[in-house]
Amino acid sequence: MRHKTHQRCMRSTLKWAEVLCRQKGMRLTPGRQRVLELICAQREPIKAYDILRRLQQEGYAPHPPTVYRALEFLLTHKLIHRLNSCNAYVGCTHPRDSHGECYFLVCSSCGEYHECCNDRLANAIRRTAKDNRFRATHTTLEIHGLCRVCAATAKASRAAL
Amino acid sequence: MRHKTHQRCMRSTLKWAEVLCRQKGMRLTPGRQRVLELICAQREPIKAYDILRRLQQEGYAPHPPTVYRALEFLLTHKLIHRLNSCNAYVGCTHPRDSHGECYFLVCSSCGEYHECCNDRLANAIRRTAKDNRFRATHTTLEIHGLCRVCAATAKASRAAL
DNA sequence: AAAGTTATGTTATAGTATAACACAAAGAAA
DNA sequence: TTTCTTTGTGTTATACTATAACATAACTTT
Repeated sequence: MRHKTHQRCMRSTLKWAEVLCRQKGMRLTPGRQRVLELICAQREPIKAYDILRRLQQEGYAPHPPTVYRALEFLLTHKLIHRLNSCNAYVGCTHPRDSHGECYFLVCSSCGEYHECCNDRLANAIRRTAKDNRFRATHTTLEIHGLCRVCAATAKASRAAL
Repeated sequence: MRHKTHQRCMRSTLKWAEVLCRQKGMRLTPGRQRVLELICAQREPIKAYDILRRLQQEGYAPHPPTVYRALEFLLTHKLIHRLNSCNAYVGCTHPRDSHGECYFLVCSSCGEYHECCNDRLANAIRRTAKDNRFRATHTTLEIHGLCRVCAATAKASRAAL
């Protein structure tokens, strides 16, 4: 996917976390902040126990509940999202938005994710719910496949045969 | 959700499993068939270890790998689906179909699921992928909320206050 | 400072899934 | 039929994911 704005988005998420917490009187403790940083430093979804291991390498050696609590906090405030199809966590790339649902593209080759929230998807989901008289509260939508870079690479290497 | 056809759908899935396996020269062994039956007997997604426990109650006492192998077999042949947001498995309600993707509604109150594969969703996903030059291979789409029955109940009990 | 609230530390355990190797059964080939 | 091969199952062990429960610490409010 290689979108160059990733670093910038993610720095911005970290800033936003501070602002948001100050606004709402919540505490962005060092632990929570560090977990958010680790998640935001990656273009790929990161797993809870990988976060744990990294923190241990840094000398800060929390137990699983500590990490899961930080994750829960960050999820609650929509600073991160959980990818159910990966058992992994990603930084939100637009945490300031009023936050309807977030949808994701995940590359099976390079592992990068990309948010793809859009009205067409939101509408299709809303109408599907309506057609079934279903009152939707939360949707998991994760599209797996090859990102544009990996798809191009795959195509090129097939052509070379 | 209470759609009365569930029993019928599911008996039909069991029949189809036999036909399909005969056609393709695969073996619907007693273990696989029993797992499929257990899954199809429920309107709710069922978890792997619940299947395990039921089989143990029946005297047939497999270990986890046996159950997971059966699940894998059934998934491969699209006789069942896995709901990633629930870590649970459901019988496919239209296993004969040529099988694009399957999408689901899951009621957080009564637990019932309902397949909601439709063109609007499929198109929205396809176009989203296209817009991102993403080559989609598989999509997880699971809509959580209240089914029509539970939503009506909730509404009625609010009105009663 | 005392009391109340929120966050973290710690231990233990629940829940989900698979690797690896041995054995058995079914189907194909000799 | 016997042998060979493939496919499926049994078994042990273990990896991975997540949370309950209770103790302690830190921050807030009074």
